[in-house]
Amino acid sequence: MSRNTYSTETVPPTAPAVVGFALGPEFRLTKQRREVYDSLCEQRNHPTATELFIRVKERVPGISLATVYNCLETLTHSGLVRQVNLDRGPSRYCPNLKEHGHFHCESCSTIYDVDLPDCAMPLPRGYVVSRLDVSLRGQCPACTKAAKAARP
Amino acid sequence: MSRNTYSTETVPPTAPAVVGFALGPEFRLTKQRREVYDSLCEQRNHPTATELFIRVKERVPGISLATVYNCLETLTHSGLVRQVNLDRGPSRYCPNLKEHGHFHCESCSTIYDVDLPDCAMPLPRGYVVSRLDVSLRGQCPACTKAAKAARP
DNA sequence: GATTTATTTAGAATAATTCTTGATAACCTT
DNA sequence: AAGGTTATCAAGAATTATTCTAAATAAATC
Repeated sequence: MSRNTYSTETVPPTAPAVVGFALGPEFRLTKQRREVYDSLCEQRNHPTATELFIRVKERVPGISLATVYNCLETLTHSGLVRQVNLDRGPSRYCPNLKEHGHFHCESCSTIYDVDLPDCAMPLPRGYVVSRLDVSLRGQCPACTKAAKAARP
Repeated sequence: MSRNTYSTETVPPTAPAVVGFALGPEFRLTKQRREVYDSLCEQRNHPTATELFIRVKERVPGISLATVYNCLETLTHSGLVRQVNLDRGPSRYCPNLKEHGHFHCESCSTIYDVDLPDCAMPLPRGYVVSRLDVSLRGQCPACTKAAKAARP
């Protein structure tokens, strides 16, 4: 994996050491929230709520899917987690707090975090931007290579 | 409205004069498809399928919502229309074929077409991009101004 | 004009997410 | 540490956007 993408393994660390502080005084750091957050940080492959639910259940057997949704909403609101929406698919979640975009491979469905160019949007005066979402679709290097090999 | 946004009125013309050709040989130019497309071009405010449905029904009273969905899918596949997905909201549709992004005002919910910067994504070698989606959220000039006026 | 094939319609089905309600757990006060 | 307050959780129902299904219709082809 080269310069500008972060693989599942190498995503830069994102979480403040003590999540309790980052959650803010308005939110409580519960076991469920911590486990959802921890599982999300372990996986790093942009799981859906349901995928996370399955994973978290191993540690917190009684947890419900609705709770996973709630936790993710809380984490998103407190800024620890980013919700990633690609087309009409189910929301995916990403603990990488660095500003970045997403590349979605149409062949293998992997989602890669990618750097953004450091140029600004050419917006006319008066627009105040609170969030930027950049997503790309296409073929990742591995799939491009595989496709080439398949048909000479 | 200034340089880099297209208002509801001033969106640059996008449709080939004869939609029939553009639809391609694999698709038939039916009354429903034409009316859906025409209504979409008239509105220009990124309507949802349901919003379009209501509008098209005035001209084609018997049309069904499923048909509007079908038509939009066909139009999207043939490249005449772009499906715009912002967060988890219902899909919206856009006949502006020029490459552009979308600015979504959190106050008035208007969606503006915006220019993209002409710098390239800093992708590592091997990524093949077939589509780019850029969306911004924030406050549009009108709402920013109104907010300022409201509280001194 | 008959035949084939795509499209439309209406309604059922699906999938992701949100809502509701009562139970539980965390926090705060004393 | 007990009691009170408020946030959170769990389970299942409800909602919303969208897709699917099957029969009817319309377009294109022969």
